[in-house]
Formats: sequence, structure tokens, C-alpha cells
Amino acid sequence: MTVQIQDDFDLEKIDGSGQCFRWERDGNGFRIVHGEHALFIRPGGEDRYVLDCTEEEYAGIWRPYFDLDTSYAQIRGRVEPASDPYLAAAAEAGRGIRILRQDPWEIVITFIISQNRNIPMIRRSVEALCVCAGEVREDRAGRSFRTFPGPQQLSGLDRDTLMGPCVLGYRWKYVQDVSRRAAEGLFLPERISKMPDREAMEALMDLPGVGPKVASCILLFGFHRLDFFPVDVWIRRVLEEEYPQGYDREKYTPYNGVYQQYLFAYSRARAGRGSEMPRNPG
DNA sequence: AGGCAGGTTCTTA
DNA sequence: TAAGAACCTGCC
Repeated sequence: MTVQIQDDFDLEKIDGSGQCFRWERDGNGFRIVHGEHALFIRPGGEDRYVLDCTEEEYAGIWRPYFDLDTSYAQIRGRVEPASDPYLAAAAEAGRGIRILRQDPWEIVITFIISQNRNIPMIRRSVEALCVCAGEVREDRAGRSFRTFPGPQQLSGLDRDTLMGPCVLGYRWKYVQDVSRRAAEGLFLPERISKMPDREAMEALMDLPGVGPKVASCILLFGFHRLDFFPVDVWIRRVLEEEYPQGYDREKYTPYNGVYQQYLFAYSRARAGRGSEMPRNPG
């Protein structure tokens, strides 16, 4: 089917934004796995996109996944160039970025894995986890894909598999512990959903391998709490260099997380680390 | 060869 | 409570 999307929507930018690690480029489109579902989506000219799914699947699965009922253009438009020129420039450059509604459990594990690593390494480990413990499914075109392993499946992996094929390094213990807790019902993502921000943050930071940055990412990307503002080295750099007098988060409530994405992408792009651009030494 | 990469944890004042 | 070191691994 074909859909028209008027709002900010740029597949390349979303893919490179560091919130999803399983999108697979195919021609000028992407293959995306979400839960039990797989999608191939590609630009179809103007504001159109071609998706290999039914109207029902679009309405029930993919439209929510891409968070298409939220206007990111409107959120972006709240930035005033006069009062915050740097963020305004970042937002303009980041036009098209959205915050996906991904599976909370997948995000918990993915961001525990993300610590102290770069994007290619994260992708590699996530993919390996799916191969080692996920289940095989078939997409509409008859191609097979793998689901992201649930707590039960993940907790079945031993140290050697997590360290070897999955290349988790010292993080293997975190993944095993969290998976076991979840499998035993001691950690339930659906319970996090019901907690107020502060409490949710604390509950996540009770998990081994989850500190302030990872917890913020989990809440932003896994629970769609758009006001969380993960501070990593890139953001820290931006805040130090561009906002020496301080960055006014209150002004941007409740969308700090969206603006963080703009700042993050902008910072990396200017450092020559935009995901799609190759290194350019010298 | 040694440092760093989208942090967290453990150890030490 | 606050800095510093260690940690798997891959890459320059």
C-alpha cells in the first residue's frame, strides 16, 4: 500500500538517530522488524511511502510504531530561532527525526548493550542475540527474519554464547541478570509504564548495567516518555560548548527528548559522524 | 602501541 | 559525596 505522510518523516535520519539498531537498508528503503511483524518501506516520491502491509496492519501496527499521530513538525516549530539559535539550527538539520514506539523489553536490553560502544557494535550484538535466541518468522515476501528474544529466551543463553557470538564483553552479566529477573517476573516493563517519571527512573536504575544515561534512553525510546533528556558524551559536549550559561530544559517541557535527538544528531553530523556519511580523514 | 568509543560499577578519599 | 580506574572489544 501507499501512504502519504505530511509530517516530519525521514527514514535515513531516523535510522541514523541511534534509537533503533535493527533497521536494514535495502535499496532506497528499509526492512524493519517490530515484535512479530516485519515491514519493507521505501520512499515513493513527494510525501509518499510504499509499505508492504495491509491497511489494517498499517493502522494497527505501523502507524503507531512510527508515532504518526504526533506532529513532530509542530514540536520542532516550538523552537524560537531568536532565543535559541543553536537548537533552532539543530532542529532544522534534524527535520524528519521522530521517536519510534518500539518494544520496551527490546529497548531495555539494547541500551544496556549500548554502553561504552559505537553503533556498528551495538547492531552486531543485537542481531546476534536475535540469531541465538530469537524465533524465525516469515515476512510477506517469504523472506525469513528473526524476532527479538523475550526474557525467557534470552535467559537461556549461557556466558559463552553471550561473550562469544554475541560479543557482549563484560555486559554479558548484565544481560543475563536482567533477563533472569524479567523471566522470573521480578522486573516487569508493564509496571514501569504505570510509574511516574521519577519512580520509573529509579526502578530502571535498580537493574545492573543501567545508570542515568541508559535509563533515560529506555524511558525515551522504550516508553515514549518524550521529556527525558539522555546526557551522553555528545550532549555533554554540546551543553559545555554551546550553552555555557546553562541549557533551559524547563522551557522545552514536555519534549526535551525530541530536542535532545536534534542536538545529538547535529553534534555528530558536525563532527563527521553522521551515520550515513563515511569517515573523512584530513 | 596506546587511547578511545553514544557508561556503569567498584574503589578510594 | 565525589573523583578515578577498570572493563570487553574493535579500530585508528
